[in-house]
Order: sequence, then structure tokens, then C-alpha cells
Amino acid sequence: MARPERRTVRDVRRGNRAMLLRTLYFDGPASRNDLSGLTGLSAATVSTMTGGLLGDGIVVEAGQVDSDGGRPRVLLRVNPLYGYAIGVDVAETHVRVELFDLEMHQRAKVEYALRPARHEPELVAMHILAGIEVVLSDAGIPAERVLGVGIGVPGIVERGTDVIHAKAFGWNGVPMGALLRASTSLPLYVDNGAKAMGQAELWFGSGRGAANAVIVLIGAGVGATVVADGATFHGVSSSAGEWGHTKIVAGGRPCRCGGRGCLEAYIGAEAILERAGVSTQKAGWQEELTRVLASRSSVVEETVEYLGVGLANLVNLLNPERIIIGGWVGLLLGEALLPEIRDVVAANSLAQPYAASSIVLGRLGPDAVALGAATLVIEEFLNATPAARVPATG
Amino acid sequence: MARPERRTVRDVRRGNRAMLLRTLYFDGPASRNDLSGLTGLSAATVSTMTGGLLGDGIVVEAGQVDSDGGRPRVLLRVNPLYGYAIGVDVAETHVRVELFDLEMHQRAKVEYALRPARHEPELVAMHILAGIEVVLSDAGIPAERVLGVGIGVPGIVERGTDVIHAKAFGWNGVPMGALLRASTSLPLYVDNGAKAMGQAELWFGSGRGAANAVIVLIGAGVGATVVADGATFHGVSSSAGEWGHTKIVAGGRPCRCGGRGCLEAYIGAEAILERAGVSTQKAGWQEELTRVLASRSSVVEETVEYLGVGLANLVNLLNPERIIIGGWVGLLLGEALLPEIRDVVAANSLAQPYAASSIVLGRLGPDAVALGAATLVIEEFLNATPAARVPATG
DNA sequence: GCAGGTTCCTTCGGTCGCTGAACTAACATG
DNA sequence: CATGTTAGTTCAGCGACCGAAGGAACCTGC
Repeated sequence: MARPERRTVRDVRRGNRAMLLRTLYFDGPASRNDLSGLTGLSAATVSTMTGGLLGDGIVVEAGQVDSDGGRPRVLLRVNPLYGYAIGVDVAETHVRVELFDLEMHQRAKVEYALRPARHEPELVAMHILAGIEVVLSDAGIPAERVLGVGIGVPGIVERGTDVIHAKAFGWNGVPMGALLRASTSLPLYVDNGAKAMGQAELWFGSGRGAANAVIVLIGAGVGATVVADGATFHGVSSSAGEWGHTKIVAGGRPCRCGGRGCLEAYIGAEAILERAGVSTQKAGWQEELTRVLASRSSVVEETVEYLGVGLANLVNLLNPERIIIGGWVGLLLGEALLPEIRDVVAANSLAQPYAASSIVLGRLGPDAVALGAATLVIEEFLNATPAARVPATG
Repeated sequence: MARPERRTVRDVRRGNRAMLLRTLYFDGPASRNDLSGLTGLSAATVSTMTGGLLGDGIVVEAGQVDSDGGRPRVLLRVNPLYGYAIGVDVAETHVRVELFDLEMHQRAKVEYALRPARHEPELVAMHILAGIEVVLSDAGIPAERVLGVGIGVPGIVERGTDVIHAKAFGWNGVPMGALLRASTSLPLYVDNGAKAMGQAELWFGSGRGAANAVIVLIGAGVGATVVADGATFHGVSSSAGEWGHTKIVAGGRPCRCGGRGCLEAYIGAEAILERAGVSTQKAGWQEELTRVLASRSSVVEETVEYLGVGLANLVNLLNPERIIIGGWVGLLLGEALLPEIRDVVAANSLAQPYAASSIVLGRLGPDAVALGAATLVIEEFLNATPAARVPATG
């Protein structure tokens, strides 16, 4: 019922250009001939379109391939130096800023520590702005070549306004977009950090090629990215994916959200440690958790049970083709206990959807939020309108 | 990542035509001028497009409206007699076939009882085929004027092949599509009955205008239709929406699916009655349930609690703008206890997504599966390619 | 009853984008 | 070096939208 937009003949061009660029980005390098086959566009159209992209410096030649007996095919690919994407990870303990080229190779990186309970929006904004300056000068790249800045933050981000609600930071309606735009003219893309990271796994990690997937992120908090028909699902007010506070034990263990029986109250980092009787006051959660998991105690068994039930609910409700487990707790759990987790999911989901889904671990490690944030920039780059731009020289 | 299709200039036409037809269908009657405003298309384009639709008999004039001081506007609307849609409800106790015109006015109807445990696919197919004949001859409408037959069945329907897996019927891989197509050349659209009914509520009931909604259906079984960005979500193997077997009490009450703690094991019709100590052997569940609900016993309180928790999980995970409660149990529960249900949802969901969602009752009653199935036909009609067709005479 | 005003609708030329077909380019082979 | 093969380009044609200009159908006031 969402009424589609009016289309005009120019939208055809934009859509086809985006498709071709996408193909080249994910499946490249490819010859014009290959592209014609991959996209379904006629050779003529591919030719004129690549001509434009080559002229803009967005696409470059990448060698030749002999073709038996005929003119060799010229390979094309997206120019990795056409532009750069900055990704920012705003987390509880730090603000990290990373600079990537279009191939997602990291070119520079800087991190600012945040003191506990010192998350003033202005401070965070300052770190972000400073970080942008630093990574650019470290890599020797002028700001004009930056396609945009993606920012992954905790909490809920209102789309359009970039207003943030983050309980963990005490942020309630922080206009981070406006705050930053006052001091920089770079295009900004703000989204929830878990969703950004989910998109990274989807594009470059274990999710490649999946149109229906769920990427769950288990760390101190618990979240999920729901990918429906190829697109990240945001819901009506951008808060879709709050998986951590779904109830799996009606009237169960109290959660820091104020509710009871939340998934996070069983499989979040703090919850596991508490249930294992380990103090969560001192540092070194990761080592402690590793130790707890190795113990294979009943707490571990229960954790697997709860995680499996939570995942089974996703399998039943959403029928994804792939479930990707990420986050540092998720990866520790998965590395130690993936077969057991799968068994619990099988026992608690319907046979048909279970058979259609595979459960795998994330491939990008627990620290891919900045990378994920940068993919927000790439996404925009791939869809962008063919516009007049400064020609690239890189 | 689902790569979009290649587009050509003709797709523009098709998309715009579909949009215009959709607008006329849901918001009509409207003048050409109105349509220009509503669709964003230029007056010129609307004029040529409506010209074609009028010529095909798909659209007809519907009176005039004076416009102060100028030429009166001619109203247009979809010709309700251009074609007809047949909807079939295949349920445990009956096969019901209904004939609708394009305005969804029922023109004829026939029902065949099914004996318990007599659900042979051939028998059901026979009833469907016979029903089609009967409603057409009752209404005096030739088969050529039927745009298609929508069929709502229990269980999971594989999209594309129309193969059905329905545990309740003992159907495991029944090729219902092929079975029927052997005896009729009418276009067939098979889908899960709950999803079909969900689409009916979305289009004509309480869901009008919602792009992100969940329609939950509570009867003997419990299911949900997830609507994401305007489209019913099916998942990778068409089984999305199996909400009834999500676990809300880890290790809880045994369910007929073999699992434990399923939502259906608490709020399904049978589950409520059993928990209230009412025998489910004899008939008259509806009266019994009404009595149980009126008692406001602790069982009723618990039922509200479980339903609320289940809905709260949907609110958190999917962030819908509207949740619609349907099905005969759902409607009974909602009529008696909607405020209490809302309170439980509020207590068990996050504030931000809860505030963004409204929880309402279905408006089409508990028996709208055939209507919903017919909407599958309408959907196709609205999107169809402008093709050469027999001109309408109705 | 008619000139002028207003609003709705249609017609027409212009532009844009895709396509098939013809054509050119660049190689291998004998 | 003639021939064959494959890759890529150019060009005329078609379909779709749009803006602008023109026509249609009504109202108002004199």
C-alpha cells in the first residue's frame, strides 16, 4: 500500500546506472560484454553508460582478457580511489573514526576514549569532527574526495532528522545530525551501530548474497538487523530490530530495561556473568566470559538454550535464509557452541523454516561497526544520481 | 542486495499505470485533475493514460462535479463490473467459494462441508472447481470475465509452485496449483489463508493506509501477517508469520506442535479452554470461550498477559505503526479486554516503538478469508501489464 | 445573450533513454 | 595477409514523460 513514486524516463537511467555500478562493485571486474549479460541491459546501453562512468572517473579499466580468437575484452571496475568513506563507531567506551577507500581498505584510523558516564553529545560530536580531520590528514586525502561520513551510534536513530534516543548514553532526542552539520558540510549518514554492522556482514561478511537474513549482535546489549527482500528493515519509527528486549520467559529475570524475562537478561554479557556468579564490577569481561564458557556449566547450557529459543523465534516469524551471529559475546558463544545452538534452534522451530535457514557466525569480527557505518556511505554512492562531479584524479 | 531488474522505458509506463489504477481504486472516484495531483504525473500523462483505460473499459466515468466558475470535473473510477474475483477459503471444516465484483461486493457464495479428517487434496480440489462453476452460474457471469481465483489454505504455500504443506490436513507437499490447473484455465493465486485475510484487513479493514503493520490472527491456531514497507512479507520459503509457535515461556506448556512454551499453547482457543478446565471435546467452543472471558478469572488475566507479551515482542522487533487483532478468539478477547491488552503491551515493550504503534481490532470479522483470497486477484489486476484484453461490456 | 473569466482537459513538439542492427576495432590462425 | 571471431560503438527508431499552448465547458455580470 505504500504508494510507489511516479516514474519518469530519467528514473530508468538512474536505476540502471545504479544496478550496473552495483554489479561492478560486488562482482567486478567485468568487461562490458559481461555487464551486458549480468545486468540484462543491451550492449549499446552498457557502452554509453560505462562511457559516462569512465569519463567521471568512477570506473577505470582493469586490464584485458584474451578471448579465443577475437578482440580481447577490456575489464572494468569501480575506481577504488574515486572517493573515500569515513566510518564512525560511537560506543560506550570510545569514539573510533576510520577512513576507507572504495574497496573498503582501511587508510587511517583514530580512537578517542570516553570516560564512563561522560557521553555529552557535544563531546561526542567534537571527537567525531576531530577524528575526521585526523584521518584525512594522516592519509593525505583532501576533504573533497570524501563521499560521506557514516556514523553508527547506540540506540534509536530517527530517519530523516538523525535525532538519537540512546538510553545507555542518557540521550533522549539528541539532534546529532544538526550538531555535526553545523561544523562540517560532508554528507552524513547516521544509523544504529548494530544495524550498520549488520549491513557490513550482509555486504562483505557472512551475509553475501542473502536477500532475507537476520544478523544478531550479542555483546553487552543484544540487537538484530532484519533484512527483508534485500533491504534493511527499519520499521515505522526506525526502531525495528530491538530483539534484546523480546520476552522469552514471561515474568522472568529482571532486565536493565525495567522489564522481565528479556532475552538480553539471559544472554547479554553482563547477564551471563551475573548468572555464573562472576562479579561484573572489575574489568576483563571478555576473559571471564571465555572462562565461563569453557566451564560448560549449567549456566552455559542455559545460555545456549535461551539463545537458541530466541533464534528459533526469529526463524519461525521471519523465515530467513541465513542467520548470522555477531558481536563479541555472540562470536565467543558461537565459536565454542555453534552445533549446540543449532540443535536448540532445530528443537524449537518449525521444520520447514528451519530447513530453509542456515545459522553461521559473523566473519568481520566484533569490531566492524565503523566499517558498517562506512557502508552507509557506499550504499548512497552506488545509488546516487548521475551528477556533475569534480573529475577524479586518483 | 536483491539486485533490481533491468528497467526500460516501458516499465515506466507499467509502473505509472499501476500507480494510477491503484489510486483510482482506493481513493476514487477522482477527476483527471485530482489524479494528476495524487500521482504526481503531469496532466498530459494522466489524460493519455486514462484515455487508454477508458477505452479498455477498466475505468468508467462517474458523474461530474461543479468547479466554481470553470469547466466541471469529470469523475473517473474503476469499473466495478470490468471483471470479477473469486475467493476460496479452505478451512478445516469447509471449503467456501465466494464471487466478488471489483468493488468487493459479494455476488454469489457456496459452501461445502468437510468431514473431520477427510481432507484429501483431490476432494478439496473438486469442491473448489465445483464451487467456481456454481458461483458463476448463480451470478450469471461468464468465466471469461473472471480475473482470477484466489485460494486461502492452511499451512505453508511455496510461492511459484503453489505446493502446500499443511500439517492440520496431513498435506505434505501437495501440488494444489497443478491439481487445479489441470481442470481450469483461470489464473490461480494460492496463499496461506491467514496471510490472505491479513491482506484483506490491510486493504479494506483496519489496516488501510498502514505501510508497516502486523495483523495477528487468533483462532484455533495463531498466526501473523507481517507487512513491511507496504508489502506482505513472505520470507525465503514463504513461511514467515508463524507467530503462534514463537516461544514466550522457555520450557513452558506443551504445544500440539511438539514444542513447549509456544504462544499458541497459551492463547489459542483450545489452550484457553483447557487452561480454564473446560472440555474441548464437545462442540460450542465459541460459547464456552465467551463464558470464560466473561468470568475474568485468573486464566483470562494470564491469557491477556501472554497475548500482550507476544504483541510487545512484535512491537520491539518490527516497530509497526499498527497492530491489528483478528480471528474469532482475537476478536472476542479484544472486544472484552482491549485496554488491558494495551496495558500489558505497554509494560513489556520499549517506550519509543510502543508510542509509534496503535493496537486495534480487525474490522472484517472472523470470516474474511475468502475475501482476503480475492484480494490476491485484485492485487494482480492492479499491477497487471496493460495488455490487449476483451473489451468489457458490463 | 454575450463578453470575459475560470477551471478542466487535450494536443503537440521536445527531450531522454533503451534497443536492434549495422558497423568498426582488435585480436588469432593458417 | 586473408579470413574468422569476438568486443565494443554508432545510429536511427520507438516509447514515455513533460511543458506549453490551445480547446472545451462551465459561471458571472451586465
